[in-house]
Amino acid sequence: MSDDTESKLDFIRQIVADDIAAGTHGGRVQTRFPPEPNGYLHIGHAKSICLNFGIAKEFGGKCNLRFDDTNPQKEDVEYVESIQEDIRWLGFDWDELHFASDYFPQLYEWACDLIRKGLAYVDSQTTEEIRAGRGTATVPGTESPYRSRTVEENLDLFARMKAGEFEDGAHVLRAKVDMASPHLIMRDPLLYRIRHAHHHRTGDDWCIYPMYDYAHGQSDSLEEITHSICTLEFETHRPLYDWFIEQLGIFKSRQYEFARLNLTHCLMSKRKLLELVNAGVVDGWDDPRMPTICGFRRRGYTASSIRSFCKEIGVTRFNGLTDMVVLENSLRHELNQTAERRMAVLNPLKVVLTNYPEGQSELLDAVNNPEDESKGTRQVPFGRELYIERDDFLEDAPKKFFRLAPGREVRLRWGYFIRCDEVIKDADGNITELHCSYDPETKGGHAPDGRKVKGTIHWVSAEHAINTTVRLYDYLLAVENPADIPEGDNWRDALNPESLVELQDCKLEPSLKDAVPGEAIQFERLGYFVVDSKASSPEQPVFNRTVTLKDSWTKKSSQ
RNA sequence: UACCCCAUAGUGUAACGGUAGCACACCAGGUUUUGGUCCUGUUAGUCGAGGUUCGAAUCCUUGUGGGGUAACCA
Repeated sequence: MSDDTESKLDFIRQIVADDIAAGTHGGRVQTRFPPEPNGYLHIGHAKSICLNFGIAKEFGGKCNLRFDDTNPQKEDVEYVESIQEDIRWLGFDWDELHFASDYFPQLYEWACDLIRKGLAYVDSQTTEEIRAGRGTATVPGTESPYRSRTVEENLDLFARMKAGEFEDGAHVLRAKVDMASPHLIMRDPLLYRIRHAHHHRTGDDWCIYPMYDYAHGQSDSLEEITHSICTLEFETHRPLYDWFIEQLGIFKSRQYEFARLNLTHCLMSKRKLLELVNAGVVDGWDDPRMPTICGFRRRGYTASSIRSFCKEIGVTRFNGLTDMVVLENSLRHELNQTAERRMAVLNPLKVVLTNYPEGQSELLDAVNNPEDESKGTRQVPFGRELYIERDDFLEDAPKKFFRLAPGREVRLRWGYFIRCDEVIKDADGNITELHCSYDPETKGGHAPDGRKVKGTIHWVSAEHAINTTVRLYDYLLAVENPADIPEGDNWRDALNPESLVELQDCKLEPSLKDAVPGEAIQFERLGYFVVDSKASSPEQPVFNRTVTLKDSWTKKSSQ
């Protein structure tokens, strides 16, 4: 984050910089992050958060958190709380905390002003009639028969809407703009609807609730937001955003739009994510496969890797698709420097060192992080019986296979060279264990005679191993581009059936008993793992695989 | 077939009328007690057609392609 000033300004930061240079708003910069509390924040929101809070930080401005809570039927305090937690976890804090619902009285007054100016009216058509009257993209709308009600009548009706005299849907308040406008949004947009619903903050104070378009811009204006940054789908709302500000004669906030984040293999619709949660397809909003902030957190992602990812992808108006590997790489890049190394065998194959004394064991020194000498070393127990990865042995190995095979020698990481002498099988021909011999002269992994081995494999002492569960996560979505999923009820067919593979009886080196949730650990040669915050107990940690290490061998061998 | 927006290597992004760069991916080497990391190198791009200009990725026109907008959601 220290090289912010060196990087090129994206188009929004350029606008901010230009405004400061021109003295607009006296050089003041005020942004806001405006989530609706109807779901958990996801990685797409992280992009917006980094943008809004980042701009405030970089330009000496301020950024508010404002909940756009104008739809009581979908919103909940659970979301209000999780959103705040996630923003803080990402490393940001707001200057002021607001709720659009705090502005309901002011918004109501302004609506009355619009009525008095002849710019708003109560429409008593049904939903269907209103929709039909809006026309289509190519056909102009038709004016509502209620459009010419008098100011007095409108004022009276609107007051009675507020007073609760009418059923849901009986009336709405609409702006009087232009039913023939080529901008659909300007064809007398709705300002208020009647909803006899309990609001998570205002309780039963209101039974009329403002629509997004009417609430959002005015909330910006009330907070004197200088740069109101939102995603591209609100672009067509900008004429209306400006219209309200103009007609009301209030502080002129300006709206700027950028392209939302699309990630390969990631569902980014709150509605669909909610469906996954409700259907029990995933283990809650924080399931490690979810693209939510809390999901990534539980998965083992760091806040700083998400921040650097957001910086790397930039901010434009181009609607693209970012490859998930960019996010993965930003995490690998960080964790390579910071994560301590440990050894863990996920698919164990027993190895007996026939020439190692029975009942004996010893401690071997292992480097904690080759990228960071200050992390020091630890001691790993070694004995006659070990586990190695099944993938690290091949009975009929090709020449370029550097690992263990009959008659071949391999290095045990931080240990000895071993040679495979005998393959033991059960009645069905399955390999049950290997009998190997170790070379006592090669302790630590060096041969005094200078002979080389190409391969180094990880291992865990059978006697000392932690026996536990490890969860391997993969993309939740089998298809690469979420936009390719057809709309409809069958979209869940696009899910990856192997997004979670749970392995039992994994063998971990004993020092791993001290691992705590949130601490990233590299299992050597396998990937980065983290203790699951929910499934673990002090006696038995359960690990989540955050991301694999890059692997050029499986790629090469599968060709 | 209305209105608005967008188009630069495979992907994402720079170049503000003056040498088309960067990152990731890919491919090929090197180092290596992680087939990781790191280092070196290679491949690869301005959507098409006109116009303005000494000079266009950049400005204009137009075509093509992609996206958004027609919820009493945000």
